[in-house]
Parts: sequence; structure tokens; C-alpha cells
Amino acid sequence: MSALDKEGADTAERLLKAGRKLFAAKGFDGTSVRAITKEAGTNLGAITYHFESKDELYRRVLEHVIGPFREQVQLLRSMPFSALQRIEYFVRGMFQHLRDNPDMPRFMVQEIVLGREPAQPILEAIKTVAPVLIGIIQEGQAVGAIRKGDPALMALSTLSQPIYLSIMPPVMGREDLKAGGVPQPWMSPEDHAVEFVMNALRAGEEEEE
Amino acid sequence: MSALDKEGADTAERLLKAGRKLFAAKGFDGTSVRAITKEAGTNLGAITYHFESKDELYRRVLEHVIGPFREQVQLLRSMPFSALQRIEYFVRGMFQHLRDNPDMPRFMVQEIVLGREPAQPILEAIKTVAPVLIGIIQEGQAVGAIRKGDPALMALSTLSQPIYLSIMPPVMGREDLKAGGVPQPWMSPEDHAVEFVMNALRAGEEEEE
DNA sequence: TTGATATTCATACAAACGTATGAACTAGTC
DNA sequence: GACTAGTTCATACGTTTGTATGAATATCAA
Repeated sequence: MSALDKEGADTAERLLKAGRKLFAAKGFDGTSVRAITKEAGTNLGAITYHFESKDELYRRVLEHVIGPFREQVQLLRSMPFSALQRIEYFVRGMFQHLRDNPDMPRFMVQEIVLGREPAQPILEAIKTVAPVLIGIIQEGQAVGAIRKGDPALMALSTLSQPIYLSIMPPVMGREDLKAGGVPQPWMSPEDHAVEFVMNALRAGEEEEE
Repeated sequence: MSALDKEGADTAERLLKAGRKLFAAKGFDGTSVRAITKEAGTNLGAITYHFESKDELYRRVLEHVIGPFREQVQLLRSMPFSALQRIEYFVRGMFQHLRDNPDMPRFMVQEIVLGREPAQPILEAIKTVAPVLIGIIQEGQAVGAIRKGDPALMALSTLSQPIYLSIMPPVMGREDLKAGGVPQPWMSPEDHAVEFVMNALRAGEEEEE
């Protein structure tokens, strides 16, 4: 159907790249196809030709954004480590992934908050990740390594950290976050998130009850 | 200038309400003034008359969304409780606030991710909250009640929980989050968030080091 | 070179957009 | 009643939107 996979992939790829950049920054409705073609250095007709519509281009962009992430999640399913180790591995892996794809959390948040269609690829991906995390947490609870509590909500809280902490520090700036003293350089958000989540989940030495 | 505060406030308030609803659901660019006036049951000219432009209406909506929250944060500044107690108070207060204003987290997330202008009211509000939280955390660290670590990132992680956990459960649905077993009813996201944050922040009985 | 196919480009079109405007209507005062 | 000020409404304007289209150009096998 499309000629993307044969020749002219150059233009199509530039369109995908430009679309990804602009959609992430301004959202779907805030980005015009004219802005995309201008950013890609090509013509208005190129979108109709290589993709069929703005919607289809957006869908393809989302696929490019979410694809590699999906693969990575599958690795979690069968790892020989302990529950907490696998969660740390997940948090670090997601952080690294978001570092390599800085616009991914922006797409996630946009799709979650104002997703246009049912069955958005992003939400689908989250719905794939969550049960895997929940399973690990339940497993950890079974052996007493992870604190009691709602595993689904624990998974959501865990998931929130890489997403939120990848977005906020660049937005806020270090000066906005000093409290009285001189602003210090960030601790690595990744290391912080791992500690934060581990402490939140790890069962205490001697829990009351 | 505007007659909002005298008479005809009825129409103006219906516009604010409709704008709030639609902006939250579809975003600024995804919401047309025609859709707003239709939702408000009034005419296209009403926006020009009561507000000056779509931008100004949006700004006013944001004020309505963020205003009461700002006031609540000030209460945190001088409370006689311990650091951890004040953080619990903050998390619960924010949850309650988000329950009363379910579209607020949507505005927060939208403004954070694709804020159009510098000095958006939402970001300003966050920049007000964050230092207060950071101060409380530093205080708790000084007396050994709160774990060592970057206070700014701890504040962000704390802040993330009410926001994220107010948005996700309605979006995902309980069936998406089962893992093997039959889906159970949610634990209260508020109670979960308090526990999660408390455990993440509270200094262990005997920290190694 | 020639002919066929793939790709680019300029341009056109209808629809939707935000805004402006003036007439119609309402309400209160004399 | 008549006048004034406040508010609604229908309508129009100029832009920008996404998409369609056909001519121009590039690519390449024969």
C-alpha cells in the first residue's frame, strides 16, 4: 500500500521524525500538517502520499514510540531474579528507555489524558506492563519480601516514577526546587526513583500486626 | 471591563463551566469556542462579550481550577505537627481536592506537558507547592525522621502520587489490572498513596551506614 | 533514448477556526 | 410610554485547517 518500505523512505522517515517531535511538543491538535512538512523540509502532499492522513501518521508515530518499549517489557516476564531485583531492573530499564526517547513520556501523558480513540497503542502498552508488574509484586508478597497492600496500586505507583521524574525535572528547573538554601545539583532521578520505590515496597524487618 | 461581576454572570459562569469541562477532556487546541458555547447553551458572541478571547477564557478557567488549591497549600506552611504528619496531611488534602475537582489533574498534566506560555498558573502553583514540601522534608531529615536523599526529588515523587493515582484508575479500569486472579475492588488510592509515600520517606529503624 | 513507475510539488477546495459587528432583545429609570 | 445600558444573537470576515489532484520531476529497466 504505502511505499515507505521500498524507496522514498527517506521522506517518509523525515516526516515520522518531524511528526514525533512536533506531536510530542504541541500535541496532536496543536500540530498542523503544514508545520510537519515544513519541519521535514518537504511538501504538503507528502503526507497524503506516504501516509494517508494526519491521523494515520500519528498512529505510525505512536507505534515507533511504543514498539521498542513493548519488547523490553517482555524480558521482565521470565527473569530468574527476586521480585525486588526485577522491579529495580524494570525501573532502571524504563528510565534508560525514557532517556533514549525523551518524548515518550509526553506521548504517554497526552494519550492517557486526552486519548482520542479507544485502543490507543500507548494505553495498550501500559495495560501490558501493569499485569507483569502486578504479578511480580504478588510474588514478592507471597514470600514476604514485599509489603502488604493493593498490588495493582503498587504497580501504578511504581510505574509513575519513571514517567513523572522524566518529565518534571527538565520542566521545573533546579532553581524552582531549592528550599531556603542554594540549589544543589540533582541526585540522579533514576537512582532516587529506585530508592523511593524500593523503600515503599520492601517489607519492614518486623512489621506490626 | 467585563461585566462578569455584575449581571449576566449567569452566562459567563456557564461558559467557564463548559470551558472547564471541555478543556479538561480535549485540551485547549482540541476544544473550539463553538463547542463551548454549544455546551453552555449560548451564542458564539458570548465569549467575545464576557471574555475577550478563547485564550482569556482559558486563563480564567485555569484560575478557577488552581485558586482553591493555592490557598490550601498555604495551610501547610505553619502546622504544629511532625514532618511526616504534615506530609500525610498534604497527600490526603490533595487527594480530597482532586476528588472535588476531577479535572484538575488533567489540567496539571496538560499544562506541564504542552504548556503554551511561560508563567502558566498551573506551573506557578506547583512551583509554590514544591518548596513547601521540600522544606518539610529537610526538616524531617534534620531530626532523623525522614530518610536521607535528595529532598527536591522526594518532593516530586510525593507530589506525583495524588496526581497520577487520581488519573490512572479511572482510565485503566480494574479489569486491566488483574494479574491472574479475579479483579478485586480497589483499595482506596488515597490510603495506598499515603502508605506508599510514608514508607518511601520514613527513615528505617536502623539504617546501615 | 524511451517508456513506465515512483515521488515531489504547487495549487485548489471545502470545512472549521477565532473574532468582529450590528441588529434585536431585556431590564430598569424617568 | 420613552430612553439608556446591559446582554444576547445571527451573521460575516479572513485564516488556517486537512485533504485531493494533476502537472512536473526523478528513477530506472529496456
